[in-house]
Amino acid sequence: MSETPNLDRTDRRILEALQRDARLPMRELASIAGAAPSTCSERVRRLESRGVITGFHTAVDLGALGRSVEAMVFTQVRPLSRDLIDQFHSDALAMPEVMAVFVLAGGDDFLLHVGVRDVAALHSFLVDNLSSRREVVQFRSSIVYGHGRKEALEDLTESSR
Amino acid sequence: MSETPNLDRTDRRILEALQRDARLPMRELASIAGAAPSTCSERVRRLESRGVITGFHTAVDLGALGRSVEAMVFTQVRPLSRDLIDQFHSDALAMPEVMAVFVLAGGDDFLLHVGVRDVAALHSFLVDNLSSRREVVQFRSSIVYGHGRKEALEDLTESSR
DNA sequence: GTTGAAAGCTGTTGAAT
DNA sequence: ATTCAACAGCTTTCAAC
Repeated sequence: MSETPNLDRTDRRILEALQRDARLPMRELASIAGAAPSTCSERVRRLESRGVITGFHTAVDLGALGRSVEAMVFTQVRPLSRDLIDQFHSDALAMPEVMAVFVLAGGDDFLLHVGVRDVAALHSFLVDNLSSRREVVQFRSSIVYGHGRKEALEDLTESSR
Repeated sequence: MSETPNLDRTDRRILEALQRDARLPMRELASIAGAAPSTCSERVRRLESRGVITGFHTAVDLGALGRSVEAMVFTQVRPLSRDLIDQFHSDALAMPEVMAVFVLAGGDDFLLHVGVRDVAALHSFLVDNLSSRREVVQFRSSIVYGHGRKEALEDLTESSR
């Protein structure tokens, strides 16, 4: 969204802290960022309006949501037109089992991150929702045994070093 | 974490709303969930202590963090021992470019979700951080052209239907 | 752009149901 | 376990630098 965000040290500290805890009180955030609470409040609001901060989300345990089995489904669709890609993208994301969709270049066309109740539900999903679609030429699924997500992404911009 | 979370309608409404906006005021959350603000407050706290809510996070635009290029890197490591898997998992997650790590079954062993400045940086990462490692037998990378994440994951438990 | 103090609002606490 | 009302604490506003 933003081309030259030009984040300064304060912004980067705010973003790092807020990625770890979106509900961090302004007072604490201020002491971490090294600024006054009112300044932080203003900074956060500007980061939102600039499109740097895109949202505040709550992470939920997948097991608690009846999604103990996770899998990555690599999918090829044909013909590879813009319309078909967009259509499949939104269709896939609308499926209850699909948690995220990635459009890839080379090899497979899509990567679907799915979360389901058990292996039987995964099989049902593959057979009923993917095999049945005419545009789906091929797919292959891998069970996810574990995953790790970085708590806070650092700014890799040169100027920030 | 929790085996029988047994989420009721109120819990599910709270989780859905909070996944979309972790900073939703208790008053609004209460009206959405159909309960008193104090009840919501208690519910949220219990969901946290039960391990259903695992965190509150802020989403940041990848371009703003100097990560305009995203890629999925499928990696095979050998020998496939528990120790080596755990080691590579934590090593990979410690790399600045790596945003998430998935341990897969079948085909490839790992899937690395990376975010870098440009294609040159991706190449550097592959050559310097992966090729150079002795345990890495093979890898293949796909540029991510786009992605979509579900705003709120619904509960797929039978009893919740 | 930043700060400090006042104002307004929000979240939580406790007694009662 | 939930609710209402009062409190305490916070965030935000605004004038000043």
